[in-house]
Amino acid sequence: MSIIKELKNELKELITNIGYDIEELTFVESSRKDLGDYQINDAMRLASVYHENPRDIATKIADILKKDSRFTNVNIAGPGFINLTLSSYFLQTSLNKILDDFTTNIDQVEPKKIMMDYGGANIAKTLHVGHLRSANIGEAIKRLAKYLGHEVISDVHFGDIGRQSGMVISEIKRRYPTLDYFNQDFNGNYDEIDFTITPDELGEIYPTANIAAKNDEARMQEVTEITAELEKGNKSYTALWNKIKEVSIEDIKAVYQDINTTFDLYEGESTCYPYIPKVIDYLEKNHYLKESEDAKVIDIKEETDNSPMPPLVVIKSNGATLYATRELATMYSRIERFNPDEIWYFADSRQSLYFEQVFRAVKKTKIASDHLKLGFYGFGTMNGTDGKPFKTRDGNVMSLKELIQILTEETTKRLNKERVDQDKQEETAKKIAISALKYADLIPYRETDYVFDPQKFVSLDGKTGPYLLYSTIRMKSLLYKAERKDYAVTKLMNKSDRTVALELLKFPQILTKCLEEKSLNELTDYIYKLTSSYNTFYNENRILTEENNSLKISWLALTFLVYTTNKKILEILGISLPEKM
RNA sequence: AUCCCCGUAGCUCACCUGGAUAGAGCAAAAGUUUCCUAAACUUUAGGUAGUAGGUUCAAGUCCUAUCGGGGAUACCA
Repeated sequence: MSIIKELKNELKELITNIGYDIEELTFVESSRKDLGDYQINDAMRLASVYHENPRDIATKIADILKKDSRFTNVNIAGPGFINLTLSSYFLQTSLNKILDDFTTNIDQVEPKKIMMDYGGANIAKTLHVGHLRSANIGEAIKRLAKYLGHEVISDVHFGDIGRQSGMVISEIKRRYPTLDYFNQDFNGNYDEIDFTITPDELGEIYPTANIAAKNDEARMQEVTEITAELEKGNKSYTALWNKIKEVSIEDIKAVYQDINTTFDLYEGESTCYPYIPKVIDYLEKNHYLKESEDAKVIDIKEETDNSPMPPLVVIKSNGATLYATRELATMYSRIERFNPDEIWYFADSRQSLYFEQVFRAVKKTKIASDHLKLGFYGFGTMNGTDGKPFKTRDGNVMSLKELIQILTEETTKRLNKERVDQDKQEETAKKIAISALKYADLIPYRETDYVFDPQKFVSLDGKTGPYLLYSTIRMKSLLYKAERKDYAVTKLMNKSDRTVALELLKFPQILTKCLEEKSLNELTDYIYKLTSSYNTFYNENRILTEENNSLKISWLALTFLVYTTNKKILEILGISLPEKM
């Protein structure tokens, strides 16, 4: 258990022992740094419960704390805030404990088996900036959950079926009408047809087809027909679609890899197809499906609803399945194959009603047992500086590849060409660019809509990924130059070095909070604070030439701890650390 | 029309379960390099938290109303 959590528990017990029953102690960083490191805010609340003067209660608590050698300067302020300062001895002992075993600065969770669904890439569509949030947040939460002790299975859940397949095939038919896929008389093996397409062309095909179909009813009709044929298992279309999938998946995977996002499963919506008849049969037999307006639906209204809750359409009036059908079947298959304790979905907030419907439906129909915990974690929309969804000049959403390219050009310009080996320069510039991209994306709270301004990245100064990489690399370089490993905290100046020490102890609470919230904003904020507190300290002191040995090994220890913590955080955030920059 | 989210410094965002004097970065102004990587550091300036009520010892945070912006609302995904 982490040092602060342990301390909090002990304080709670101390307060209970003097007769105040307390549910959860408020032991937090003091908002008045002039009065103490931490504050206890419970005297005011206890006062109303026990009908006593809050200052009297605060005095009683403070009197005990004053006898505790772990604290100095225990004081009461305002209506009954108790401020306390950690003693130098306690602070040093705590840091040495972490030096000895880094896991003493982590609070493990009760392990659960969790399936995570994030990414949201669609086959044959270019990965664009709108996909960043799902990938970045999902990936980081996955890494965090694993780090704190959960077992996690992640699935990209490709959008690999549906209208876009019809769109793309119809467009290919126009561009390459002589292909055997479209030859009625062809009787060879469809899988052996010689046809390849570049990811770039593929990326441009869907938007073209989309516009064409929107403006032409006959074309849209064709798209619908092809989609239906494909779903029924039409051999030529299936073979062509598989080919497209292959090209597209390879391309998508490469971009995901660039932003350090990987999945345990690269399944798609179509993976659940074998389960669809089973699920529909199950729903029919147990009378969960209702005919409504020619479609078959699951009614999911509840008495307590104060707003309209539309039923979930499972089978369309034309007999076809749709997204929701595949969602139910996917859930069914996931439960059958992996039996998770929880399933977490990460997608745009606009899908929240839809997921509410799906969750209700699977619970009502017992596809999911009552024990299975389902979570939808929505995130805000990424907008351009005009407040509308991010676009490039020609009206298309900017692709991730393009964005990474632009950023890499900027970081290349600023690269220290003398320090970084020639053969590492390209790779390093790209890593720095991606750190800027990922870090900036993870700063806002998950649910906040945010404005994505490419101009913001051009400077690469201040609270950015490159700042963190630069600072962390500098720490590493310093440790290397020190040429010793006998780190131990035996003496601090109690100036900027103390601020760094206090920051280090906050790490475990931040991790716990981020996992609960499924948002990384506090972690991005924390690594910045920790790093900038270290940089202040670094600028005030000359560590390597410090003559007092106790001070020197203490400062090196501090450097090592910040470096280790930063490395861990960057790893969680999915940001890779270059050797030099 | 109903429901959900947002409104905080010029811009982009924070503020933990209600807690003391609302914080960062960018942009603006000034300064720091014979010395461990200056993508750094220090300092200044910038605020009636959309508006109006209410609850509370205490409200940016909770409740109500209202204005403004965005989103969702059965056969798209």
